[in-house]
Amino acid sequence: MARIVKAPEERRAEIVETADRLFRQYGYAKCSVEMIIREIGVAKGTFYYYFKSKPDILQAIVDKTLSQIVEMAKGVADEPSLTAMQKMEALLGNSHIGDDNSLEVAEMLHLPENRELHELTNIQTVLQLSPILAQIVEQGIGEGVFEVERPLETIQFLFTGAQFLTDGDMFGFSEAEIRKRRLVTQTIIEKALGAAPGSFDFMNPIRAVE
Amino acid sequence: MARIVKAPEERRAEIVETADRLFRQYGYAKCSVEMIIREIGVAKGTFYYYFKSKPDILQAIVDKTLSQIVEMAKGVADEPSLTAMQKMEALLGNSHIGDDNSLEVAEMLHLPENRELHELTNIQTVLQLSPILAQIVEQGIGEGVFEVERPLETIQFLFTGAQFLTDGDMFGFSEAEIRKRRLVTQTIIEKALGAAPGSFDFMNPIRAVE
DNA sequence: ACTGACTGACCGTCAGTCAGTCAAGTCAGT
DNA sequence: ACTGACTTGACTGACTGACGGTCAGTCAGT
Repeated sequence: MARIVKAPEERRAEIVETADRLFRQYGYAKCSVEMIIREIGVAKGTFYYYFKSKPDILQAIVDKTLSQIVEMAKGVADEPSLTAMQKMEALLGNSHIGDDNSLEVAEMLHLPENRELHELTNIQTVLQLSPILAQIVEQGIGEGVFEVERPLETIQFLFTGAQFLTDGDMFGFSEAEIRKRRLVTQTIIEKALGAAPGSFDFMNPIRAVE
Repeated sequence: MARIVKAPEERRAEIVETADRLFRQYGYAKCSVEMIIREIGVAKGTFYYYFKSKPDILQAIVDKTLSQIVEMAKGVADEPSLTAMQKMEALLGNSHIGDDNSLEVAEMLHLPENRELHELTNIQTVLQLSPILAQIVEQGIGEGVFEVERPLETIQFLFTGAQFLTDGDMFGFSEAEIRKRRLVTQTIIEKALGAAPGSFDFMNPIRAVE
């Protein structure tokens, strides 16, 4: 095949992006290295020139995705003009439907066939995002809207628990089920953070009657 | 090789037990069907006579392990002489260190190489155990020790969140870390269920000073 | 004679290897 | 400045070993 040489960073990025797309589409296990290189049009060796194994590129994808999310969250957390509650809404609200990938990422990550991607990202998300959220909670304590003793660990617990929302998708639960779960999640968050009931209403845009 | 015929249930159980042991020891992915059958001394075909695929036997192991746990929990939940709090202590307390496998299972399940077993069991545990716990919560509401609106979904959330305790093991967190996490877990459970502070003290046998 | 538990050679696929190719850059000699 | 030998490192693709899975056939018990 015609030999096309590219700048290493460009080639690496090309492989990561293609693998990312195919892993999400077909699932990690069902997507062979062969598929990835055929899609790009490079040889097997090129893949292993840049990545030492298949799990290795999975880790690279997770790192990349996560650093984007973390950066976004840091931007919000460090914004001095916002109150703690406003920051919570910005990060947890369903408002940001428009911004291309933050929602899509969450959705695709939870396709049933993506268990490897799913759990790896979940654990890392909890560990890396929690300190940022905890910082906002500290701010909220100062503002008198929250009351918790151990913000970091509390956030970690809540983050982990919130997975039961998304895990539900994997079993194809009904709309009503999901809505109930979202309401309960809101209630527990409010109780755990010592926030006023209803202060996290932005998580449940249209309150259902029952 | 010498042909040894056994009763189907016996052979099936033999394969499940061996696979269970080897999966826990080496991890699901790193343990080949070849290893399992060599250990037992049967042919490849025997394995596929009883199980239609490798994931299939994984499911069988999860089902077996889970049904043991569920049965135990049901036994406690249906005991008419116990209060709701006593049942909670029986199921969540660290008292049952002696009973051979409930703790060991939990420990081995959380080895890093056992992700497949880990997540499959986690999800199934949450789904199957939650109704039983929820029933106890209902009883507790009647006894005036709990106050929650949606016991089932609340328990599901708490169960999922409690994984952050065990997931911590995978990263080798320190004793102090684990203890902090356990305290926070207790606090959130009490708040979420509307139980009196300290009523779940059995989760943290020796209260640390700080 | 018949059933069904059991065998093991065989297949396709996949992750990973490696000896070698090729393009582009470097630089000494003219 | 130009040329051509030399070096570097991106890239190739045939190959290997191991794996999950199949199936035509064998044998023990009834």
